[in-house]
Amino acid sequence: MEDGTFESLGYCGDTGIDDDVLQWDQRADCEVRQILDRVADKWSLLVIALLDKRSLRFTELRRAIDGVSQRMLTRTLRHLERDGLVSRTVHPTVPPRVDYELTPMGVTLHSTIRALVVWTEEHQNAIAAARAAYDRRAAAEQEAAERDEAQRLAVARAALPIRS
Amino acid sequence: MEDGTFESLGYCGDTGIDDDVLQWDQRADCEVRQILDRVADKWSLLVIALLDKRSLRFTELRRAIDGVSQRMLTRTLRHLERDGLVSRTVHPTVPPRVDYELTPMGVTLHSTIRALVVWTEEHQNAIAAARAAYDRRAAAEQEAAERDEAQRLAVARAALPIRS
DNA sequence: CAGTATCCAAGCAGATACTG
DNA sequence: CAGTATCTGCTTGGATACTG
Repeated sequence: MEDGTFESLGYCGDTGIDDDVLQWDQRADCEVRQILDRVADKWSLLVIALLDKRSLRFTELRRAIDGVSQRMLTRTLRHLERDGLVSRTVHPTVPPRVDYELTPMGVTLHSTIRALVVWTEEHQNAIAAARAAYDRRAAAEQEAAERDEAQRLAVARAALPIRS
Repeated sequence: MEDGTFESLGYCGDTGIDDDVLQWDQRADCEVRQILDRVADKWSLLVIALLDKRSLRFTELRRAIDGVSQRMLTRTLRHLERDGLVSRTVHPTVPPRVDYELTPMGVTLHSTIRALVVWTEEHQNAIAAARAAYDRRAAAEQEAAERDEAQRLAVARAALPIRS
Protein backbone atom coordinates (compact mmCIF):
# COMPACT_ATOMS: atom_id res chain seq x y z
CA MET A 1 0.00 0.00 0.00
CA GLU A 2 1.40 3.31 -1.10
CA ASP A 3 0.87 6.07 1.39
CA GLY A 4 2.26 9.39 2.47
CA THR A 5 0.51 11.71 4.93
CA PHE A 6 2.02 9.95 7.89
CA GLU A 7 5.49 11.38 8.06
CA SER A 8 4.77 14.48 6.05
CA LEU A 9 4.11 16.91 8.85
CA GLY A 10 7.40 18.71 8.49
CA TYR A 11 8.27 20.83 11.46
CA CYS A 12 5.58 20.63 14.06
CA GLY A 13 5.86 20.26 17.78
CA ASP A 14 6.47 23.13 20.12
CA THR A 15 9.00 25.60 18.88
CA GLY A 16 10.41 27.46 21.80
CA ILE A 17 10.89 30.61 19.80
CA ASP A 18 7.61 32.43 19.10
CA ASP A 19 9.78 35.41 18.31
CA ASP A 20 8.00 37.55 15.84
CA VAL A 21 5.05 37.40 13.60
CA LEU A 22 5.09 33.68 13.24
CA GLN A 23 2.97 32.74 16.19
CA TRP A 24 0.04 31.04 14.51
CA ASP A 25 1.96 30.57 11.34
CA GLN A 26 4.22 27.99 12.80
CA ARG A 27 1.94 26.61 15.47
CA ALA A 28 -1.50 26.52 13.96
CA ASP A 29 -0.38 26.20 10.42
CA CYS A 30 1.27 22.87 10.85
CA GLU A 31 -2.16 21.54 11.76
CA VAL A 32 -4.02 23.67 9.28
CA ARG A 33 -1.70 22.58 6.53
CA GLN A 34 -2.86 19.00 6.66
CA ILE A 35 -6.50 19.94 6.59
CA LEU A 36 -5.92 22.39 3.81
CA ASP A 37 -3.99 19.83 1.87
CA ARG A 38 -6.92 17.51 2.27
CA VAL A 39 -9.46 20.15 1.37
CA ALA A 40 -7.51 21.53 -1.50
CA ASP A 41 -6.52 18.48 -3.39
CA LYS A 42 -8.03 18.03 -6.76
CA TRP A 43 -10.80 15.60 -5.87
CA SER A 44 -11.62 15.89 -2.18
CA LEU A 45 -13.60 19.03 -2.69
CA LEU A 46 -15.69 17.45 -5.42
CA VAL A 47 -16.33 14.37 -3.35
CA ILE A 48 -17.39 16.39 -0.33
CA ALA A 49 -19.67 18.54 -2.43
CA LEU A 50 -21.26 15.51 -4.05
CA LEU A 51 -21.73 13.65 -0.80
CA ASP A 52 -23.28 16.66 0.86
CA LYS A 53 -26.46 16.07 -1.09
CA ARG A 54 -26.78 12.34 -0.50
CA SER A 55 -24.71 9.25 0.15
CA LEU A 56 -23.25 7.67 -2.94
CA ARG A 57 -21.68 4.43 -4.05
CA PHE A 58 -18.18 4.15 -5.36
CA THR A 59 -19.23 3.90 -8.97
CA GLU A 60 -21.72 6.71 -8.69
CA LEU A 61 -18.94 8.97 -7.50
CA ARG A 62 -16.68 7.69 -10.23
CA ARG A 63 -19.22 8.51 -12.88
CA ALA A 64 -20.19 11.84 -11.35
CA ILE A 65 -16.66 13.13 -11.16
CA ASP A 66 -15.68 12.23 -14.68
CA GLY A 67 -11.95 12.87 -14.88
CA VAL A 68 -11.01 10.79 -11.86
CA SER A 69 -9.19 7.49 -12.03
CA GLN A 70 -10.35 4.75 -9.71
CA ARG A 71 -6.97 4.87 -8.05
CA MET A 72 -7.30 8.53 -7.21
CA LEU A 73 -10.90 8.18 -6.12
CA THR A 74 -9.96 5.35 -3.81
CA ARG A 75 -7.08 7.33 -2.35
CA THR A 76 -9.22 10.39 -1.87
CA LEU A 77 -11.96 8.44 -0.15
CA ARG A 78 -9.47 6.66 2.11
CA HIS A 79 -7.95 9.95 3.16
CA LEU A 80 -11.32 11.51 3.86
CA GLU A 81 -12.32 8.42 5.76
CA ARG A 82 -9.15 8.48 7.80
CA ASP A 83 -9.75 12.09 8.73
CA GLY A 84 -13.25 11.23 9.86
CA LEU A 85 -14.90 13.35 7.22
CA VAL A 86 -16.51 10.55 5.26
CA SER A 87 -17.88 7.23 6.43
CA ARG A 88 -17.69 4.03 4.45
CA THR A 89 -20.32 1.32 4.75
CA VAL A 90 -19.83 -2.07 3.18
CA HIS A 91 -22.97 -4.09 2.51
CA PRO A 92 -21.99 -7.75 2.44
CA THR A 93 -24.04 -8.58 -0.62
CA VAL A 94 -23.08 -10.07 -3.95
CA PRO A 95 -22.07 -8.08 -5.85
CA PRO A 96 -20.61 -5.95 -3.04
CA ARG A 97 -22.04 -2.51 -2.40
CA VAL A 98 -20.21 0.28 -0.61
CA ASP A 99 -21.81 3.53 0.40
CA TYR A 100 -19.99 6.69 1.23
CA GLU A 101 -21.50 9.56 3.14
CA LEU A 102 -20.40 12.68 4.93
CA THR A 103 -19.98 12.41 8.66
CA PRO A 104 -21.38 15.24 10.80
CA MET A 105 -17.89 16.69 10.89
CA GLY A 106 -17.71 16.43 7.12
CA VAL A 107 -20.92 18.43 6.87
CA THR A 108 -19.55 21.22 9.03
CA LEU A 109 -16.41 21.30 6.93
CA HIS A 110 -18.48 21.63 3.83
CA SER A 111 -20.34 24.62 5.15
CA THR A 112 -17.03 26.21 6.10
CA ILE A 113 -15.67 25.61 2.66
CA ARG A 114 -18.73 27.33 1.25
CA ALA A 115 -17.40 30.59 2.66
CA LEU A 116 -14.34 30.22 0.47
CA VAL A 117 -16.47 29.32 -2.50
CA VAL A 118 -18.60 32.40 -1.95
CA TRP A 119 -15.49 34.54 -1.64
CA THR A 120 -14.22 33.12 -4.89
CA GLU A 121 -17.45 33.73 -6.69
CA GLU A 122 -17.50 37.29 -5.47
CA HIS A 123 -13.93 37.95 -6.52
CA GLN A 124 -13.42 35.86 -9.59
CA ASN A 125 -13.96 38.82 -11.87
CA ALA A 126 -11.46 40.91 -9.96
CA ILE A 127 -8.99 38.07 -10.08
CA ALA A 128 -9.46 37.50 -13.77
CA ALA A 129 -8.93 41.23 -14.32
CA ALA A 130 -5.80 41.23 -12.18
CA ARG A 131 -4.42 38.31 -14.12
CA ALA A 132 -5.17 39.89 -17.45
CA ALA A 133 -3.50 43.11 -16.33
CA TYR A 134 -0.47 41.24 -15.03
CA ASP A 135 -0.12 39.24 -18.20
CA ARG A 136 -0.45 42.39 -20.28
CA ARG A 137 2.31 44.07 -18.30
CA ALA A 138 4.49 40.99 -18.55
CA ALA A 139 3.98 40.78 -22.30
CA ALA A 140 4.82 44.44 -22.69
CA GLU A 141 8.04 44.07 -20.71
CA GLN A 142 8.95 41.00 -22.69
CA GLU A 143 8.50 42.88 -25.93
CA ALA A 144 10.46 45.87 -24.67
CA ALA A 145 13.31 43.58 -23.66
CA GLU A 146 13.34 42.04 -27.11
CA ARG A 147 13.45 45.45 -28.78
CA ASP A 148 16.37 46.43 -26.56
CA GLU A 149 18.16 43.24 -27.42
CA ALA A 150 17.70 43.83 -31.15
CA GLN A 151 19.01 47.37 -30.70
CA ARG A 152 22.13 46.21 -28.90
CA LEU A 153 22.74 43.59 -31.54
CA ALA A 154 22.37 46.06 -34.38
CA VAL A 155 24.74 48.49 -32.72
CA ALA A 156 27.30 45.79 -32.08
CA ARG A 157 27.13 44.61 -35.66
CA ALA A 158 27.53 48.12 -37.01
CA ALA A 159 30.61 48.63 -34.84
CA LEU A 160 32.34 45.56 -36.25
CA PRO A 161 34.37 45.50 -39.48
CA ILE A 162 32.43 43.87 -42.32
CA ARG A 163 33.84 40.40 -42.48
CA SER A 164 33.75 39.27 -46.11
CA MET B 1 10.52 31.20 -17.41
CA GLU B 2 8.93 28.09 -16.09
CA ASP B 3 5.26 28.47 -15.53
CA GLY B 4 2.09 26.43 -15.33
CA THR B 5 -1.28 27.81 -14.18
CA PHE B 6 -2.16 28.98 -17.65
CA GLU B 7 -3.31 25.85 -19.39
CA SER B 8 -4.10 23.93 -16.25
CA LEU B 9 -7.79 24.71 -15.99
CA GLY B 10 -8.95 21.33 -17.22
CA TYR B 11 -12.56 21.35 -18.31
CA CYS B 12 -14.13 24.72 -17.82
CA GLY B 13 -16.49 26.57 -20.08
CA ASP B 14 -20.22 25.98 -20.11
CA THR B 15 -21.21 22.37 -20.02
CA GLY B 16 -24.65 22.03 -21.49
CA ILE B 17 -25.53 19.18 -19.19
CA ASP B 18 -26.29 20.30 -15.62
CA ASP B 19 -27.86 16.87 -15.22
CA ASP B 20 -27.62 15.86 -11.65
CA VAL B 21 -25.91 16.95 -8.55
CA LEU B 22 -23.01 18.51 -10.32
CA GLN B 23 -24.37 21.98 -10.83
CA TRP B 24 -21.94 24.04 -8.83
CA ASP B 25 -19.43 21.27 -8.75
CA GLN B 26 -18.62 21.60 -12.39
CA ARG B 27 -19.41 25.24 -12.91
CA ALA B 28 -18.20 26.99 -9.80
CA ASP B 29 -15.49 24.52 -9.00
CA CYS B 30 -13.47 25.13 -12.09
CA GLU B 31 -13.06 28.71 -10.90
CA VAL B 32 -12.80 27.77 -7.25
CA ARG B 33 -10.13 25.23 -8.04
CA GLN B 34 -7.64 27.83 -9.13
CA ILE B 35 -8.17 29.96 -6.07
CA LEU B 36 -8.00 26.97 -3.82
CA ASP B 37 -4.86 25.79 -5.51
CA ARG B 38 -3.40 29.20 -4.85
CA VAL B 39 -4.63 29.33 -1.28
CA ALA B 40 -3.66 25.82 -0.49
CA ASP B 41 -0.18 25.57 -1.78
CA LYS B 42 2.56 25.11 0.71
CA TRP B 43 3.72 28.70 1.00
CA SER B 44 0.96 31.05 -0.12
CA LEU B 45 -0.90 30.71 3.12
CA LEU B 46 2.20 31.56 5.14
CA VAL B 47 2.96 34.54 2.97
CA ILE B 48 -0.57 35.90 3.23
CA ALA B 49 -0.59 35.43 6.97
CA LEU B 50 2.75 37.16 7.37
CA LEU B 51 1.83 40.06 5.11
CA ASP B 52 -1.45 40.57 6.89
CA LYS B 53 0.41 42.13 9.78
CA ARG B 54 2.67 44.44 7.80
CA SER B 55 4.39 44.76 4.46
CA LEU B 56 7.65 42.89 4.19
CA ARG B 57 10.70 42.75 1.99
CA PHE B 58 11.75 39.71 0.07
CA THR B 59 14.46 38.72 2.49
CA GLU B 60 12.29 39.32 5.52
CA LEU B 61 9.79 36.87 4.13
CA ARG B 62 12.57 34.46 3.26
CA ARG B 63 13.88 34.52 6.79
CA ALA B 64 10.45 34.44 8.39
CA ILE B 65 9.33 31.38 6.50
CA ASP B 66 12.44 29.35 7.11
CA GLY B 67 11.98 26.26 4.96
CA VAL B 68 11.33 28.08 1.73
CA SER B 69 13.80 28.24 -1.15
CA GLN B 70 14.14 31.57 -2.91
CA ARG B 71 12.84 29.93 -6.03
CA MET B 72 9.63 28.88 -4.34
CA LEU B 73 9.21 32.18 -2.58
CA THR B 74 9.59 34.03 -5.83
CA ARG B 75 7.09 31.79 -7.56
CA THR B 76 4.62 32.10 -4.74
CA LEU B 77 4.88 35.87 -4.70
CA ARG B 78 4.53 36.10 -8.48
CA HIS B 79 1.41 33.99 -8.39
CA LEU B 80 -0.11 36.01 -5.60
CA GLU B 81 0.78 39.18 -7.42
CA ARG B 82 -0.74 37.93 -10.64
CA ASP B 83 -3.96 37.12 -8.86
CA GLY B 84 -4.05 40.60 -7.41
CA LEU B 85 -3.70 39.42 -3.84
CA VAL B 86 -0.30 40.91 -3.17
CA SER B 87 1.29 44.06 -4.50
CA ARG B 88 4.96 44.41 -5.27
CA THR B 89 6.74 47.75 -4.96
CA VAL B 90 10.26 48.22 -6.25
CA HIS B 91 12.24 51.06 -4.75
CA PRO B 92 14.88 52.10 -7.27
CA THR B 93 17.67 52.37 -4.72
CA VAL B 94 21.04 50.70 -4.48
CA PRO B 95 20.91 48.04 -3.23
CA PRO B 96 17.40 47.45 -4.56
CA ARG B 97 14.53 47.16 -2.13
CA VAL B 98 11.23 45.44 -2.88
CA ASP B 99 8.24 45.55 -0.61
CA TYR B 100 5.35 43.17 -0.67
CA GLU B 101 2.00 43.86 0.88
CA LEU B 102 -1.50 42.51 0.80
CA THR B 103 -3.92 44.24 -1.50
CA PRO B 104 -7.41 44.98 -0.16
CA MET B 105 -8.58 41.83 -1.90
CA GLY B 106 -5.77 39.91 -0.26
CA VAL B 107 -6.96 41.12 3.10
CA THR B 108 -10.50 39.92 2.50
CA LEU B 109 -9.15 36.57 1.40
CA HIS B 110 -7.18 36.30 4.57
CA SER B 111 -10.22 36.90 6.72
CA THR B 112 -12.10 34.27 4.76
CA ILE B 113 -9.30 31.82 5.24
CA ARG B 114 -9.48 32.45 8.95
CA ALA B 115 -12.83 30.67 8.98
CA LEU B 116 -11.09 27.56 7.78
CA VAL B 117 -8.33 28.00 10.30
CA VAL B 118 -10.89 28.33 13.05
CA TRP B 119 -12.70 25.23 11.85
CA THR B 120 -9.44 23.35 11.86
CA GLU B 121 -8.54 24.46 15.34
CA GLU B 122 -11.96 23.43 16.57
CA HIS B 123 -11.78 20.02 14.95
CA GLN B 124 -8.15 19.08 15.06
CA ASN B 125 -8.66 16.90 18.08
CA ALA B 126 -11.54 15.08 16.45
CA ILE B 127 -9.46 14.61 13.33
CA ALA B 128 -6.47 13.33 15.24
CA ALA B 129 -8.75 10.91 17.05
CA ALA B 130 -10.32 9.76 13.79
CA ARG B 131 -6.89 9.17 12.31
CA ALA B 132 -5.70 7.26 15.32
CA ALA B 133 -8.81 5.10 15.23
CA TYR B 134 -8.44 4.49 11.52
CA ASP B 135 -4.79 3.56 11.85
CA ARG B 136 -5.57 1.25 14.72
CA ARG B 137 -8.23 -0.52 12.68
CA ALA B 138 -5.90 -0.73 9.70
CA ALA B 139 -3.11 -2.16 11.82
CA ALA B 140 -5.49 -4.71 13.32
CA GLU B 141 -6.67 -5.82 9.89
CA GLN B 142 -3.12 -6.03 8.69
CA GLU B 143 -2.19 -8.24 11.59
CA ALA B 144 -5.26 -10.43 11.14
CA ALA B 145 -4.39 -10.87 7.49
CA GLU B 146 -0.89 -11.93 8.42
CA ARG B 147 -2.17 -14.45 10.94
CA ASP B 148 -4.47 -15.88 8.28
CA GLU B 149 -1.63 -16.11 5.86
CA ALA B 150 0.53 -17.91 8.40
CA GLN B 151 -2.35 -20.28 9.06
CA ARG B 152 -2.82 -21.09 5.41
CA LEU B 153 0.88 -21.64 5.01
CA ALA B 154 1.09 -23.95 7.98
CA VAL B 155 -1.85 -25.98 6.73
CA ALA B 156 -0.37 -26.22 3.27
CA ARG B 157 2.95 -27.35 4.67
CA ALA B 158 1.35 -29.97 6.86
CA ALA B 159 -0.55 -31.34 3.88
CA LEU B 160 2.63 -31.83 1.89
CA PRO B 161 4.93 -34.82 2.23
CA ILE B 162 8.02 -34.00 4.28
CA ARG B 163 10.68 -33.34 1.72
CA SER B 164 14.12 -34.59 2.86
C1' DC C 1 19.43 42.70 -2.36
C1' DA C 2 16.37 40.43 -5.21
C1' DG C 3 16.04 37.87 -8.17
C1' DT C 4 16.74 34.39 -12.91
C1' DA C 5 18.47 30.05 -15.04
C1' DT C 6 19.59 25.29 -14.96
C1' DC C 7 19.85 20.76 -13.28
C1' DC C 8 18.14 16.89 -10.89
C1' DA C 9 15.57 13.84 -7.54
C1' DA C 10 11.34 12.50 -5.42
C1' DG C 11 6.52 12.11 -5.34
C1' DC C 12 2.09 12.40 -7.63
C1' DA C 13 -1.06 10.79 -10.74
C1' DG C 14 -2.70 8.01 -14.97
C1' DA C 15 -3.09 3.58 -17.50
C1' DT C 16 -3.35 -1.12 -17.20
C1' DA C 17 -3.97 -5.66 -15.36
C1' DC C 18 -5.59 -8.53 -11.85
C1' DT C 19 -8.82 -10.16 -7.50
C1' DG C 20 -12.52 -11.30 -3.67
C1' DC D 1 -18.83 -4.08 -8.01
C1' DA D 2 -15.13 -2.24 -5.63
C1' DG D 3 -11.24 -2.33 -5.19
C1' DT D 4 -5.45 -3.57 -5.11
C1' DA D 5 -0.88 -3.91 -7.49
C1' DT D 6 2.53 -2.33 -10.62
C1' DC D 7 4.84 0.29 -14.00
C1' DT D 8 5.84 4.76 -15.74
C1' DG D 9 5.81 9.63 -17.26
C1' DC D 10 5.47 14.13 -15.73
C1' DT D 11 5.19 17.73 -12.61
C1' DT D 12 6.97 19.86 -8.42
C1' DG D 13 10.31 21.56 -5.67
C1' DG D 14 15.10 21.85 -3.78
C1' DA D 15 20.16 22.95 -4.60
C1' DT D 16 23.30 25.50 -6.98
C1' DA D 17 25.30 29.06 -9.76
C1' DC D 18 24.96 33.34 -11.94
C1' DT D 19 23.20 38.64 -12.72
C1' DG D 20 21.41 43.69 -12.61
